Amino acid sequence: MKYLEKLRNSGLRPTKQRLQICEVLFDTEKTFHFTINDLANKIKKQLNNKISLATVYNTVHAFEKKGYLKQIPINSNQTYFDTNISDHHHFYDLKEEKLIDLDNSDVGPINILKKINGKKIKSVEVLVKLED
Amino acid sequence: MKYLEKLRNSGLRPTKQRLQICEVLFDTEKTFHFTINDLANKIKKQLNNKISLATVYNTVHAFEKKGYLKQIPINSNQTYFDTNISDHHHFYDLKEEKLIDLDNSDVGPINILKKINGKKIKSVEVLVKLED
DNA sequence: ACACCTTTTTAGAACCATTATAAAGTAGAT
DNA sequence: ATCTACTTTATAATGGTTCTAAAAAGGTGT
Repeated sequence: MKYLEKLRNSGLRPTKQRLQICEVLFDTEKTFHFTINDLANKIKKQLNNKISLATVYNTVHAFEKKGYLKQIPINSNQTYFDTNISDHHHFYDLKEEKLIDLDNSDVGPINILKKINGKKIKSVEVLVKLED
Repeated sequence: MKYLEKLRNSGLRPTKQRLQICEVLFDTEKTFHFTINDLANKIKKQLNNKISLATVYNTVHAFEKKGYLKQIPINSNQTYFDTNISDHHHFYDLKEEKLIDLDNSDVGPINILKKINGKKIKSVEVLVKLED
């Protein structure tokens, strides 16, 4: 089973439901953005199987904690996740309410000059809002 | 009344409640970050007066739409606003769950190389997550 | 000051994403 | 197969935000 490692590392047993979630999340060329609801619907349609929301929430959060998924910092009523865990950024099209990936190489190097006493930088995320 | 302009521009009449919200938001040297609840509590404590949540929400959103307040893009169960509307960024201390301003001058110039067809850049916001 | 009409405030209900719960089901070890 | 701990599930609870409709306040003309 190709997802065993991700599940094990996240402290999750490989159950049928979790493997199906993995299939939808990770068995694809392209990375994508999603909300919990998006994901639950995708599973239902793509695998013709309903997984309870609680399970989806738990699994997604376990993956997020281990870095197999990333939360996208944006103000919305729903939380957006990204299967693209490489260091990158986002456009947010305000009109269409859609996220677009922005590779690190498409943003000049970012140098944070200010230091905070006793703290390390964990991540630097850029959100570029777009209008017409 | 010193807040007339902000209220007028936001399409709001200068009522007692709205002027009190202005007082707490804008009558201070330092800018600050807040949630709607923070603000309602601050008004209650500072002015010894309770303003209904609905009014606070309406007024804050009207100011935000006109650019007198900024939403801070961050994943949280509550929405964070900033009275600092200058072009700037944020640290987010994950442990303390606290936001810290990061001046534009403390971040090297950011150059977005990728262009999106027919869209203009409205804002570029950087969130720097901090850990111990 | 008064009457009239519009806007605003308010308390509470509604909404909805997320989290908690607890009972039934499943996995893995022995 | 049995036992125990972990999982799934439907459903309830939570909590921030939005909606509602009735009461209050503002603005205007007389």
